[in-house]
Amino acid sequence: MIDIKLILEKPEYVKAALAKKLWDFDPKPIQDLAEKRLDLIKKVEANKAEQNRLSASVPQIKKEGGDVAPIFAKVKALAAENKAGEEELARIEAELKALIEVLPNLPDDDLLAGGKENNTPIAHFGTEREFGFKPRNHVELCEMCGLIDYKRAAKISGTGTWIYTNLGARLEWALLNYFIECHLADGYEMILPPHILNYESGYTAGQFPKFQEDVFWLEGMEPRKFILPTAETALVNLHRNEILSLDDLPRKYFAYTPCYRKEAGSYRTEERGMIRGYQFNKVEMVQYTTEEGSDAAFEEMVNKARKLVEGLGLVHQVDKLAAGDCSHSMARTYDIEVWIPSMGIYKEVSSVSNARDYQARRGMCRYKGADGKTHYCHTLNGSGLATSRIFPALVEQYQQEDGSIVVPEVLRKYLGGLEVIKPIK
RNA sequence: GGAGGCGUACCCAAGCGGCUGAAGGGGUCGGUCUUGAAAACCGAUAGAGGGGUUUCGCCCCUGCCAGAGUUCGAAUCUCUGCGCCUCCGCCA
Repeated sequence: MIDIKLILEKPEYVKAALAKKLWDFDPKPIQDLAEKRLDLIKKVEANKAEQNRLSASVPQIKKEGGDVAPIFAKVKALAAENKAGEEELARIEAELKALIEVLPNLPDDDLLAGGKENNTPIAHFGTEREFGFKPRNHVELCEMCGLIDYKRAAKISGTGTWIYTNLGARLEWALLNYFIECHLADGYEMILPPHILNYESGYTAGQFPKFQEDVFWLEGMEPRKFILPTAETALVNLHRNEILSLDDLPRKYFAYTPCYRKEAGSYRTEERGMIRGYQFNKVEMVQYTTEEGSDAAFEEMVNKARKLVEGLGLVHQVDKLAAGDCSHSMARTYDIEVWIPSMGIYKEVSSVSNARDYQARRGMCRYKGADGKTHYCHTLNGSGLATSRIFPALVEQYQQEDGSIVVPEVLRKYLGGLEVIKPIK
């Protein structure tokens, strides 16, 4: 949520910043409502003070044997007036909130305006391998080596799903263990959150009200619940409605969860396999920081995500997203993209973002600063990492001419020392 | 799933219609005493949100889980929701 004070004080700045996110913002309705709100508050509060005074005088008057009937009549009239005023105020505030809560986060000043086409690669790692033979795509490789069973997945579930089988399951689990071990080594606290969350959690994360249709809602639960689309949704709600102390910050968390997404629209043929499905595994990092600490935390998290990919020996790049390509709630996003040889492109395996105080404002997550005042926390999140892209990249980048796959060094200890996964057909 | 109970500050807890922004205890912080510490004693300790303010000191509104209601007046009475606890049923 954008600070309403900022909108009122610097409407032109907010308009320009949101324009970079390709969002056409008109501050006028908000300004008008805010003015109305203030006038009403002054009126209603003066009235209430009067009502309170009169009410409080009742015991004294009774004691003196005076007539309280006129006071009762007067206060009753005032109360009715105040109730109407408060209802009007509630209406205005709800309207105001509705206007503000749908606004995306302001992008950082240094971001380029516009969408995807203006993303800037800022770093590249590794050299794209010359295969010397015709490389296979990951679907073919996974089937050859018996890592993934798409057919039976369709039988027991439907399209957009897959089954990790045998060494595939173990490779997947090895990746997750490798990530977890690295995060623990970096002092992040491990969390296993519930996968079923309430509306407030989606609201705080910034997914609701705008993107309610993008998640899976559970039937038969009241109040309604949805299944998390990313562990971020759970993690950025851990300290909702809390006031943390300065020594609590920064807080560094990570969680492994499957992520459940509707991903509206049909799959392109190039995205067959496990590039995009209804469910994928991800380890997610989240940090809560002070206002001053969030830039450093962002750098740290980008680096961590990068290191994980580097540790696997995969060719990848870092992309600084243009304002319009950053997600709704984020002020800044860097993507780590890994090379997928069969597609000839780089695919996102991690998205590291700084929400600044956008989510904290929605969830009233604050801390007591050195100045003794309460400030909103900054929240940051980043995948560390999503396996559904890493897995294809890994099998494709490490494939041999005969269809076997070399296991990256760092994963071998989780696979009983296995060095090469051989085709079974 | 069924029955009952509870939700007051950092923690425990009193209050059950006006004198309660809220007793008491613990904790924490500061002080006295002490070579130092403990003990004892003294003092401080309701956060938060929203308004106002030529005196920046304060003042007003909201606020006892949340929301609605009854009342001139609600922590206190009523309803709804949420959460927690106990018992029964079911179950990994």
